Amino acid sequence: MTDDSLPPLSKAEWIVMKIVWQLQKAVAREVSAVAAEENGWSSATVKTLLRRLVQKGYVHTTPVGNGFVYRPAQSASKSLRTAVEGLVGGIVEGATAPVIAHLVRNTQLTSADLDELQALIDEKKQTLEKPQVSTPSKRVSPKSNSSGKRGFQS
Amino acid sequence: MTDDSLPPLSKAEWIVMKIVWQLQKAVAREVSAVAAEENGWSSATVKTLLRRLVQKGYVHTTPVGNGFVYRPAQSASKSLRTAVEGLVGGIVEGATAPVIAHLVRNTQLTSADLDELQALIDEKKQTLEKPQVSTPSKRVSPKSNSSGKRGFQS
DNA sequence: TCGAAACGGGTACAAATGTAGTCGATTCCA
DNA sequence: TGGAATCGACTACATTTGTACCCGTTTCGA
Repeated sequence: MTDDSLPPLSKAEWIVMKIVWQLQKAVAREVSAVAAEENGWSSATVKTLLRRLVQKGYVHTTPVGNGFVYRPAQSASKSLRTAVEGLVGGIVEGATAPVIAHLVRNTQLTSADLDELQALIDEKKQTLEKPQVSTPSKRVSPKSNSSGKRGFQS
Repeated sequence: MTDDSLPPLSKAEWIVMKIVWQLQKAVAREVSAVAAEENGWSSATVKTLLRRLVQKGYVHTTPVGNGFVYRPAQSASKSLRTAVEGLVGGIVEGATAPVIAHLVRNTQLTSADLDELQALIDEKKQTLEKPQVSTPSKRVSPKSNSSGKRGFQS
């Protein structure tokens, strides 16, 4: 848990991180090349970002030759999770499900991934079955509810 | 496509939006109260954010009495989806699955949601069993990747 | 009816972020 | 071995974001 509460990534930093995660291990020029191609950034820009990333603890360097080899110091999925959590956190209930669906639909998943998801869903379903069951449970329409955790609204 | 490509939300704006989504409909003072409680923001700050949100098209106002009633002009899930997509897009494969799992685990889902997810997963599994022939799906190479997120489904 | 309180809008300004030039040191190739 | 190419650090500056004051207007209590 050392590398857990890293400072948040800015947008540009996130983009560079994606490249680093992609390459897993690269010298500045390589990262630069990708960034230049995809974003039209000058190598100076990328180097600044890379430096900030190192400062923030997202990227680890190993000296080699004149410069460094850069590699991610935190996994993509962990960072992604944190970032997504930040977005989702405290959001109105019901908004997250469609996003999950969207992600499932548009992500390339292995069958192992799918199996795990399935297991998770089964688990969830069982949890759902025991709470109060009396209501006809018409699916709520997107707007009708708004009580949430914050009740004060007339 | 009217309300689709709205400019991205900054962090503070996102926080205020969450409140607006939560309340669904509120005057400035109400939003302010929540924001003050949760973030310690002055009402002036919230008002600025609210105004920028209106400008960006995320919030719709209706004049009432001295001021306005604010309400979301775009759904939480749509905005969320866009935001999450921005994060995930182009990220190294394999990083998204754990995030999806995490979301499923930590989100309150209705059984309808779970059913839908299940269906999606089944569908996916079938797709996996008969891969389409035209896409060699080379291992990611640093550059030249840009096929995009358009994961086509049947 | 008058003035205090509240409201929203404009304005202001500091901090963070995005973007990049420059420079001395190092490395590599001819 | 000398010079071109790189490298990372430092610096610079425009833009965006975060944060809030002030002010004219509306509302409401006395």
